[in-house]
Amino acid sequence: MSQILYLSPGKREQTKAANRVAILDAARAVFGELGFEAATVRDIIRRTGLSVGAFYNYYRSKEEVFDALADDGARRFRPILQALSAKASDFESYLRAAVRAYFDFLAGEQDSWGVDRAPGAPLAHTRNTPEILAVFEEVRRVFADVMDRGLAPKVDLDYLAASCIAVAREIGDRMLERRPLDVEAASEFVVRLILGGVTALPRVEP
Amino acid sequence: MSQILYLSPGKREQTKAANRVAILDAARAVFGELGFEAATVRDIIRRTGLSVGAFYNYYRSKEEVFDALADDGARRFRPILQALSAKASDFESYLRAAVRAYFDFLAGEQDSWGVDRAPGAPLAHTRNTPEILAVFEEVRRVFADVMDRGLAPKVDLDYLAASCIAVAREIGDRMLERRPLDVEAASEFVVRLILGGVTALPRVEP
Amino acid sequence: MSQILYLSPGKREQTKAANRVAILDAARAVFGELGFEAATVRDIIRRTGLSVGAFYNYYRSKEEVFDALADDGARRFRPILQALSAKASDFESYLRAAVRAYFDFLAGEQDSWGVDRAPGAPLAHTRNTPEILAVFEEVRRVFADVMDRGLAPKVDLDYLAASCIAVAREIGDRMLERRPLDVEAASEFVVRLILGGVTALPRVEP
Amino acid sequence: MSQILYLSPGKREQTKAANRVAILDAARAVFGELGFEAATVRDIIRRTGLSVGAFYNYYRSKEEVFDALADDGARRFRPILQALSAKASDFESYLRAAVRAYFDFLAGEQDSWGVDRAPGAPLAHTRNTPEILAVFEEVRRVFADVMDRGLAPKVDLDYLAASCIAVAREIGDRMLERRPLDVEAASEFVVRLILGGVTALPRVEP
DNA sequence: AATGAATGAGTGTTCATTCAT
DNA sequence: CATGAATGAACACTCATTCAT
Repeated sequence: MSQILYLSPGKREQTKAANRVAILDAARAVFGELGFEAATVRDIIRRTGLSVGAFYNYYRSKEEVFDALADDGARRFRPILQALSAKASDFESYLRAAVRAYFDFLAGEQDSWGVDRAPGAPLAHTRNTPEILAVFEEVRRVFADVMDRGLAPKVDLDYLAASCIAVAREIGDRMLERRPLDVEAASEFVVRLILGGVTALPRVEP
Repeated sequence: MSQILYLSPGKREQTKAANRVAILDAARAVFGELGFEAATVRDIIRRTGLSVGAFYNYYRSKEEVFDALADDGARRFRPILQALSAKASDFESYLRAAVRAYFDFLAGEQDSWGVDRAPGAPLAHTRNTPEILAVFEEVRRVFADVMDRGLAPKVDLDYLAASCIAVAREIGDRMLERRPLDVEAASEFVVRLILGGVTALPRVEP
Repeated sequence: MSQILYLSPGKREQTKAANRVAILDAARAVFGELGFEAATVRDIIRRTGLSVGAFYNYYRSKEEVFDALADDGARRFRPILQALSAKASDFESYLRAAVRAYFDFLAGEQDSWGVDRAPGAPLAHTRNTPEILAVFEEVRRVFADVMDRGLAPKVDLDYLAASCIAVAREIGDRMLERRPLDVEAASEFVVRLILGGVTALPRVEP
Repeated sequence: MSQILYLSPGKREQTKAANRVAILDAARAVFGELGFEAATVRDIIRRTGLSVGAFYNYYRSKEEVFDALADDGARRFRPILQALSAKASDFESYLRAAVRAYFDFLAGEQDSWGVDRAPGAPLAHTRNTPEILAVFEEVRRVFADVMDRGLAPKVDLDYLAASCIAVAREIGDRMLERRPLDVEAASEFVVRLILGGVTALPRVEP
């Protein structure tokens, strides 16, 4: 006489969650390959086997998935970075840990969604998955904090942070394209480049 | 009743060439502001005073102007870079000259077409002018050549080239956003960072 | 864990009837504010707290509720009108009673569901509640009957009925927009206009 | 050497004008049959043989054709009405002339675009072509003016104007549906009804 | 019965490209 | 060659309706 509502932990909730993730994954791939403008909602849902309508059951617009992607990335990477920042005693160890964490994150991502961006694609009129953007934002923040705490020489903070991020991003991308995948070598490269560079940089007023 | 478009038989060729250039300039500006996808052919021709039809007399498609832009950029920058490469006796002087040339190029471009890309644009759905892409391609090539000629230590060439380009690109962008524009400071930053970094990099087998 | 929706076996039928009415009431409001096309099934059920699915348990389509609304209106108004018609001894008294009844009905409806149709709506894309339409149909029928029974001069019956209905409808609408609401004045206006007009109308062969 | 522009009075301009009108006519018919909401841009262009794109070459939106229709109607009817109003010496002659003009206008319109609204159509969820609305607006204005000049008794102006318009509209519609078309009879009916009615109406303070 | 996610045809609108003039 | 109207595939998004739970 009760329980006519099928509110049970049920398959319903499960498929809902699964679909949400499926759309997010598909969007990640499509935005990564095509960029925001060129990607179409149909491109995204085609990969999920769902219908156009279903897309709009989960996200209110193309823009919203894009943003959700950024949130997702930030949410997953932020804790890792913050833990690192908390226990860092000097610049080198922080940098090494952070780069390593980022590259591991990247390698992990790659496994979870097959990057099949056609190699000869028209020069990727964009890169910058929102997810990656969010991660960078996070890195920049923590990085600024480390400098503030005096764990690194006083150089042009903005330029340095931007450079680190640019290098990590670029080398990260290339690392993913090399076989076998060598996270260790890639992060060592980045860390040494930055560390060596920082010592040579012009100092600025504190 | 007269409607003289072609002032004299001789001017005909001139007009043609001028239109080609006009379209290219307009396209540069529009792609820069809006990105490839969001830019429309009408946006481009509106700035030239020509008609849609005329556009297709000069270029077969929107994609073709985009590519032409890349070619144009490369064509203009390549000689400069090659001259540099030819007279470079060591890595440092080459790097300094190249970075400086690139930054000057950037500063020059900025003047020639008003950068009014809305600063708070929704997460850079734009980016990557074909011209800039071409310049990078060029830098990479010359850079590899310099390494080949033994003017720089044997490190991971690909990673290093990619890193230099990434840093130059990133710092270049930020340089353009700072007031006053300080090309000297920006290039000094990049050069020292790279140079210092290179000495710290792990050597590899030739 | 209990989730009691049907408090007792007996209430079941009551709930069903109540839902039917709830949907009808919501539909009346929504169609009134938005018009048939612009109104969505979701707009309707949102006001009832029911689910989309429930809607289709009670009515087979959006169109069906619309029609049901008309039936409902007619069903409620018909007895009133017929009683009037039965005891009418002359045209004037019938007309006065009918108009008055209609305006009272209108005034009553207005109270029962808040008329918040935006006053400056873009040229009344709305209009014609099915209910009102049905009422008119009813009036026309009785009206023809009255004429048949010789209680009014032989004029162009169709034109006259149509005119009366048009005037009543129009003045009824305007009456509702005036403050204070003056049902008496409005019906007096209509009755006198029609009565005065009828005497001046050209007679036709029976 | 000149005149390469094909600017001649040319077929170009002609077809453009013709298309504009064709779209307007099609829109008139479609909006009349379906109402604004239910009518689709595709319904409209289907009747013209043009393409969807062409529609948007002539009007910026569905809403814009709708408005254009109103403008068109007003533009054509206003002069007629104003001339009438200028030479009217008393209420009766003005009313007769105006009603007659409106009915003639209606009859003329009917010829120019075949009214094939399916007889059993779902109760025309709207009526009110924008064109008709505009004409009414005009009538109302002139009407108020006539009253102001003391050519008619001081009765409830708003109610009276609204009633006249409602009757004219309703009888106009029905007139169009009768065979043979009898404009004379229809306008006589309206004029006498109103005139007779006015004398019976309650007077108001001036 | 009740629920609400899934479906997909359909909507208004844009835009690269073609083509008659 | 220039012109700009015509074309129609495509897009983001909506919504009536169905159906598994």
